[in-house]
Amino acid sequence: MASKNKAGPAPAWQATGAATLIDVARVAGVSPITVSRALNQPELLTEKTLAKVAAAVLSTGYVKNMVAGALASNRSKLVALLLPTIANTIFADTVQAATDTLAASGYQVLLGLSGYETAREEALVETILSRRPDGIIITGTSHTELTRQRLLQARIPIVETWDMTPTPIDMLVGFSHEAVGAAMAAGLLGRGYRRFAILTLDDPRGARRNAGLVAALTEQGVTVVNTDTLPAPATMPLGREGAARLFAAPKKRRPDVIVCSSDTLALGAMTEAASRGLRVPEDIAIMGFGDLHYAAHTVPPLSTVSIDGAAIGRLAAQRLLDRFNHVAMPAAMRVTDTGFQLLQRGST
Amino acid sequence: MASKNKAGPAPAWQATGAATLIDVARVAGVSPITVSRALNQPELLTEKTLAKVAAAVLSTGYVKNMVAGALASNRSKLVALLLPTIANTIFADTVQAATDTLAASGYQVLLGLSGYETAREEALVETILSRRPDGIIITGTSHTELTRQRLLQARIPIVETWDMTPTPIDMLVGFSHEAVGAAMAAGLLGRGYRRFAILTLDDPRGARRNAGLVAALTEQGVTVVNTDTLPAPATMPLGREGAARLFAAPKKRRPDVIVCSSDTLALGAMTEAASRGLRVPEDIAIMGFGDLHYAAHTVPPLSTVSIDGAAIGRLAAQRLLDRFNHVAMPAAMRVTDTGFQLLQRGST
DNA sequence: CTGTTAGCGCTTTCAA
DNA sequence: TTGAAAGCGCTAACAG
Repeated sequence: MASKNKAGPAPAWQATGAATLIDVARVAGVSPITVSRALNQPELLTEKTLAKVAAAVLSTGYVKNMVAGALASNRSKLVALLLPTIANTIFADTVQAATDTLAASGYQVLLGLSGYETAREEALVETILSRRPDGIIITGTSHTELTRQRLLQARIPIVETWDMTPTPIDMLVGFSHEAVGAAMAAGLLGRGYRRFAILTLDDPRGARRNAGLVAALTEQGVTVVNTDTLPAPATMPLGREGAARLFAAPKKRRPDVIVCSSDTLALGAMTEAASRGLRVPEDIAIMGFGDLHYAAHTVPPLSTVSIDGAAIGRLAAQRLLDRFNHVAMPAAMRVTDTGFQLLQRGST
Repeated sequence: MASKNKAGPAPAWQATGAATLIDVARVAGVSPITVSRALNQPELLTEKTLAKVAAAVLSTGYVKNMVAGALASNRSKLVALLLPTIANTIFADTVQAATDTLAASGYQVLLGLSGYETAREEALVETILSRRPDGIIITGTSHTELTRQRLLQARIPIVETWDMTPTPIDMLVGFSHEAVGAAMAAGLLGRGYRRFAILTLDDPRGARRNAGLVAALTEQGVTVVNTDTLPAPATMPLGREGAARLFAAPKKRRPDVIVCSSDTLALGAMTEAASRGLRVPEDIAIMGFGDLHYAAHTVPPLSTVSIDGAAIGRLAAQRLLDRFNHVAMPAAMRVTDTGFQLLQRGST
C-alpha cells in the first residue's frame, strides 16, 4: 500500500468531489462488492469488516448512488404517484399517507401531476416510466388506451385509486362514484328535496357521481331541474357564480337543493345564498363532496361525502410493498373498496 | 443484413419485454448514438434518419431509460422538493407551481416530506441526495449543520423557500416571518387591541413570527398576556381546545385578540368563540396565517396573512432552471423576497 | 451528419 | 465470508 502520510496529496475522491464505492473500498482495504454488501446486506459480513467500511464511509463522506444501483440491479426503489392536481384538493392526505408508508420501507416518491386531461396523463406516464419506477399509484380508472398499454408493458405493479371498476389494470384501492351519487340521492330524497340542481366540475369522476345521482333520482321519478358544468379547478368564486346562475334561472328551473361536485364549490354556493338572504337549508339546501377539513365548520355545517384519503394512500402503498416483497395476494385483495360516508349536516 | 421475414422468430426485444436503445438502433439500421441523438438532440440529424429512428421506436415500443441516461451523463433531470408535510397545508400551491414549472422544461419532481423535525430532514436529505437530483428546493432555512454540509457537498443548485435569512445555503425565495409578526402587531395595535394571546404550533417559522410580533409589541409597551403552544399538525379541534384554555384563563390573562399561527387553528378558535356566545371581533378578535382558500368565507371573514405559495414555487423552480441553463444571475437575485399581505377582515 | 470507443458506479453471478 | 469479472443502458469525447 502506498504510504499515505500527512504530507501526501489529497486523495482523488476529495478532489473530484464525489466519492464512489471504489474510493470507499480502497480506504477500507476491501473490495467494492464488500462495501456494497456492507451497505445493503450487512448481515452477510463480519462485524469487523462492517466497522472498517463504516469508518471509510465516514472519512470519505460517501453518499450512495442509487442511480448506478438502480441501473445495475434493475430496481429503482422509486414509486410514481400520479394525480390530477395537488393544489387545494382532497388528494393531499393520500399523498401524505402514501409517501409515509413507502418511506418507511425505503421507497421514494416520484410525483406526477397530470391535470384533468387524459392526453396530458398519457405524456406524463411515458416520462414517468422512463425513470423505471418499481411501482405506480395512479388516480382514476379512465385512461387512454395507449396509457393502459404502456402501463401494462412496464410489467410493474400498478394501483389505481380514488375510483372503482370491475376491470382494473392491476390493483385498485378506491370507491364507487356511482354509489356516492346514489347515496346522495337517497339521503336528499329522504329529507324531502325534489328539485335538484347540479353544480359540477368538468371532471370524469364528478360526472360519474352525477350519473349515479341522476339514475337514482330517475328511479324515483324525480328529475334534475338544472345542471351547471364549470371548468376545473374548483374555486369558491366559481361556485358562487355557478350558484348565482342557478338562482337566477326561470322559476320552473329553480332548485330546492344544489348538489356540488366539491366542497369548495359548495362553500361558494353557500356564500352566494347568504348574499341573497336565502336561508340554508330552508330556502336552498346544499351538499358538497370531499369533506375538506373546514366542511364541519362552515355556517351552517356543510353536508358532504367523506372520503378517507389517507386510508387510500396507505393501502395503495401497502399493496405495492406487498408485491415488491412477493407477499401472496388473493385475487379479492387486488380490489379494495374503501367506501365513503354520507354526512348530512346543517346545510341539508 | 439477416433476412427478417414473416416466418422468423420474434425479435429479442419482444421476448425480453423491454427494448433498449441498441434494439432500436438495430431495427433502424443506425448506430446507438444516433438513436440517442434522435431522442435528445434531433436538430443534429437528417429528417431521413429521424424518420427511420422514429419508426423503429414505434415498432419496438421503446421507452427511454433515464436511469441509464442519468448515470452516463451525470444529469438526472430530477429536482427534489422537500417539505414538512403536504396534508392540509399551505404548501400545496407551492408544490403545484414548482412541479408545473419544472415539467415544462422536462424536469421531474422527487417528493420528500420531512415532518417538522430537523433530524428527520437530515435522514431524508441523505436519501434524496443518493438519487443525484440536479437541484433541490427545500422548505425553510434552519437545518442541522450536517444537512447544510451535505447539501453544500452535493454541489448542485439549492433553493431554500418559505423563509428569509441573510445567510442562505445558495438561493432563497421566501419572506420574513419576523416581518409578518411585526405587521400583525402594527395592524392589530392600530385597531386598538392591547391584550394579545398567541395560539401557536410548535414550528420554527411560527416561532419566528411570534418573536416578530412580541418584539413589535414590546416596543409599544404592550405585553402578551398568554401563549399556548400546540403540537403539530394543526387541526381545528386543536385550535378550538387551545382557544378554550385561553378563554378559561384567569381574568387578568384573558385576551382581546388571539393571534393564531395558522388559519386552521384560527378557525377552531372562532368555533370555540361562537360556542361560548362570544362575538368576533367585538368580544374577541382573531387572526390567522396562510390565507387558506376558505379564510375569506368564514363567518366573520378571517383576518390573516396571505402568502403567494404558487409564486414561491414558480420562482424557486425558475431559479433552478436558470442555473441549469447557466443563465447569468446577479448576486441580488439569489435572494427573492416574495413578501406577504396582511388582510384585516371581519374577524379583527 | 454519423460512428467508435470507453466508461458512468453499481450489482449480479460465479468462484474461492 | 469475501472477491473477480462482467455488464446494466446510456452518453461524452473524439474521429471521420
